[in-house]
Amino acid sequence: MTTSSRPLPTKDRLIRSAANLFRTRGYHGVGLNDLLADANAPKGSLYHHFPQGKSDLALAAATWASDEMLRLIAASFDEAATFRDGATTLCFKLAKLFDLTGKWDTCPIGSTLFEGPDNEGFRTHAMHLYDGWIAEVRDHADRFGMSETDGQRAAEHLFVLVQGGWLLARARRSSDVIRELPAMIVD
Amino acid sequence: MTTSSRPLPTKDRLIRSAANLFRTRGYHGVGLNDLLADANAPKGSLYHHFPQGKSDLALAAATWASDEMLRLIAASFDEAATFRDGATTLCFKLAKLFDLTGKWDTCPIGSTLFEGPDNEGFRTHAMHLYDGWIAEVRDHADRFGMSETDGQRAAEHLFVLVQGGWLLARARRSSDVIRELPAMIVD
DNA sequence: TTAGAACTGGACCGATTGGTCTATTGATGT
DNA sequence: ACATCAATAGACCAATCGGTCCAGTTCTAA
Repeated sequence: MTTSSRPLPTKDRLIRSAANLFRTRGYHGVGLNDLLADANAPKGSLYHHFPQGKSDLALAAATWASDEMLRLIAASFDEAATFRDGATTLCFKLAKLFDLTGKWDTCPIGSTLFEGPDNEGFRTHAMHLYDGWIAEVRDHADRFGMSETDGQRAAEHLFVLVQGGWLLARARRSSDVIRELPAMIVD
Repeated sequence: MTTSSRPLPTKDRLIRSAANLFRTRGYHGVGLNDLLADANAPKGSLYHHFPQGKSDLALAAATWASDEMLRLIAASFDEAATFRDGATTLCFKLAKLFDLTGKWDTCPIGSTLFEGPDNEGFRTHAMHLYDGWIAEVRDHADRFGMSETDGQRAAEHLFVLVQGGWLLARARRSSDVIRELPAMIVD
């Protein structure tokens, strides 16, 4: 088991295990057997809760992981005095998360949906989730009085930095890259 | 066959096919059968040229793809008047490449080595290849008279932007994101 | 208490996986 | 012409893949 305190219902345990495993080994890298063993669930339960099987579960796992990210964004910007403060806090929180997850995991959306089957649904779902992140950041930019286009641009910029920085951190096996990301933000 | 004009020797056809297929479906997403059909080669040839099989071929494919990227970087910066010019040219070349490869392919290093087996060799190889890209850009920065630390920072910054921007472009299915990357560079 | 739905458990399936092995072909130097 | 070795061709293999199916068990509402 990856984390999963026991009293969680089976469906949630499946989602969490899927998100965690896909994040480290990618959609095709995780077999149903590994997944079920990790979630401590039998095969019947999987196909009861997710009739379409693995692909169905992957969508749910990606959505769940995305919601976690939205919460992280909100937590970072809610207490911030300026946009830059919020962005900096987010980067530090992500750096800490990076260290926790073994310095090798990747963005759960990308590993789950981008490497998945040639499914058109996967691709559009990924786009919606990412746009959700950007929209969340943009809303906070609005709150700080930025113009609509400036806010959108700042949000996309932060997204690009975080994704690219995370990848470099993974290659270097060090979260320092992520912590230095705020210095790259244009004012 | 993905591209591959015929007269190419079998070994090179295998490498090209592997790089192309891994780039779109990831290491685990490509079976040997698909791969061999794409390269138009029998199984015996694969294990003759790459005794360790799939993993061996993956390393070779990643290296080949990385060399292509190094050439792209060199072509962009060689004729440039300033560092920013070189970076801008690189982004435009990448945007064109993005459109060519069907707006869905990803960084061949990442898809091949990051999603691969839990092999330590894969990870360090990925790091070396990425550092090669950054070193190449840093050398050009030196050429433009930037200090060593400034050059390193600028190179890493460009790497982060390109990787993050490529991901967003993939989600949006549009190369525009990549073309607008140069505006994010700090002076 | 009991009927019925929700859920679990796991045996089982055909297809495909990465990999092995041997027979054969092609090229090259003598 | 022959010997040698690199390369090709593909039959074959155990293991694993994602998925199906149904007999049990547990939960819930009447």
